[in-house]
Amino acid sequence: MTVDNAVTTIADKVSRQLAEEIISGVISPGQKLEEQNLAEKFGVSRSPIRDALRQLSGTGLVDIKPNRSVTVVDLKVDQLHDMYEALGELEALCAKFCAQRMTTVERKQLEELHQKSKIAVRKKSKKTYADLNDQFHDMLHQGSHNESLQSISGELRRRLAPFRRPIFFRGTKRLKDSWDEHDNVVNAILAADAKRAHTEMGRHLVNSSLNVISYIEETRDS
Amino acid sequence: MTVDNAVTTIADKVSRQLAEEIISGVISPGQKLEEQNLAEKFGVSRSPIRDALRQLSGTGLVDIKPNRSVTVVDLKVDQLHDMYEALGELEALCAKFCAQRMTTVERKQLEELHQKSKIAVRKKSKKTYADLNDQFHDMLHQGSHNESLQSISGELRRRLAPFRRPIFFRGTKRLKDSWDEHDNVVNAILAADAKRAHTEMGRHLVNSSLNVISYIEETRDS
DNA sequence: GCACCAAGGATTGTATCCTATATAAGAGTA
DNA sequence: TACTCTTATATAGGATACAATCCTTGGTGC
Repeated sequence: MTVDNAVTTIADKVSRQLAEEIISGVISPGQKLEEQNLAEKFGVSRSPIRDALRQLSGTGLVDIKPNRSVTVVDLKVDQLHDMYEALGELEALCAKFCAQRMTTVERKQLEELHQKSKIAVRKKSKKTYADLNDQFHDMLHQGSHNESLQSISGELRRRLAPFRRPIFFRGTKRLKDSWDEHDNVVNAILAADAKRAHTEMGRHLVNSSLNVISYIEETRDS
Repeated sequence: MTVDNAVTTIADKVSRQLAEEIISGVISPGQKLEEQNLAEKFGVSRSPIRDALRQLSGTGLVDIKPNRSVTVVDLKVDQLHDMYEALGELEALCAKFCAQRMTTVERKQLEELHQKSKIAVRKKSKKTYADLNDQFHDMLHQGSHNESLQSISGELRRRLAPFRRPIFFRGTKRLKDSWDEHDNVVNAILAADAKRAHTEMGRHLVNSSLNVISYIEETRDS
C-alpha cells in the first residue's frame, strides 16, 4: 500500500541518478549538463532529460538559465556561510526535538550507529565514516518527528554535500574531532537534555562549516 | 528569484503565473492541472507547460505522480501541523536575527510598514491587511541577512499561503489579534532584544497555525 | 596585433506525433 | 443487483522535427 511505486518514469530515474552523482561528487559543481549528451548517455531522447533537469532545479542542485546549458550549482563562499548558518540552526533544532521526542528504539539505534562510527574513526576508514556521518544526520532529522523540518534539513544538507565531501578525505584529524562533537550531541539526546543537544549540535555545525569553508578558500581563489 | 527577467521562456512565464494563481487561491488545492487544458489556456503547446509543471513541483506547490494529472498540493492536517511548527521556528529565528542585524533603515521601514497595517486594521480592510501581512513577513525574512534562511522561510510560507489566505476573510478579530502580535515582535526588534523577538515571533506563528488549522478542520472532514 | 563583425555550427526552446497507461463506460454473468 | 471483464477514450510519457538563440571561429579593416 504505502510502499513506493515500482512504476516510475525515465525522467525520475534520470533525476535520481543525476542527483546521486552530483551529491557523491561524480559530477562537479559548475559542470555543464548538456541535454544531448545526457540523452545519449542514458540512451533516451531529450524529453525525459529535460523533465529530469527541471525537477532537479527545484532541489537547488542545478542551475537553469534560459538558452544556456544547465549547470551543477557552484556556491560562492558567502552562500556557503549563509547555508551553513541556516543548516546549523535547523539541525540544532532537530537535535533539540530528538532529545524531547525520540522513542526508546530510536535512541538505541542512534547509540548503535554512533558506536559503529567510533570503529570507523579508529580504523581511519574515511569513506565508511563519511557514510555513517550521513546516516547520523539523517537519523537526527528523522528523530525530530517533524516531516517538514526533516525534509528541509535533508535537502539543505544534500545541497552542501558536494562541498562537504572532500574534508573527510584530507587528514584523519577531522574524523576524530567530528566524532567527539557527535558524542556530545548523542549524550545530550540520550540524557533528554534538549537545551544542551541544541547547543552541541550548533557547535558541531559551526566546526563543520569552518572546515569546509577554509578548504574551499584554500583550493580556489573566488 | 533574480531581478533581470528581460529574457524569459514561455515555461518561465507559465510557471510564475501558475504559482501566483495557486498562492492567491485562484486555483485551489487538489485541483487537477491538465497539460492540454493549460496549453490551450496559454495558447502554446504542451512542451513549455510540461517544463513549467516540473519546475513547480520542486517548490512544493504541485504534486506529480506518473501517468496522472499534476495536482495542486493539498495538505493534510498533520502536514499543516509539521509545516507550521517548522515555519514557526524559522521565522522566530529570522526575528532573532532581525533584532541583531537589521540596519537602521530596515528598522525604520519595518516600523512604517507596521503603522500602515495598523490603519488597515482600523479600516477593517482585509485584503489590504493580508497583503501588508505578507510584506511584513517578507521583510523579516530579508532582515535576517541570511539569504538561505530567507529563501527557505519564504518558500515554506508560500506553500502554506493557499491555506492561510482564508482566515483573514472570516471575521475581523484575527486582524486585530495578528496586529497585536506583530506589535510585540516589532517592539522587540526595535529594542534589539533578540530573545524576546524570537519568543514573540514563535507565539505569533502558533496563533496563526491554530487559526488556520481550526478553520481547515471546520470546513472539511479529513 | 587587435577589435569588431558575420557566418556557421552547436545547443536550447517549442511544436507535433506516436505510444503507453489509466480512468470511465458498458457488456456479460452469477 | 452486484461483480468482473472488456473496451473505448482521454491523458501523460517519450521521440522526433523544427525554430530561436547563443557561441565559436574565421575573416576584415584599422
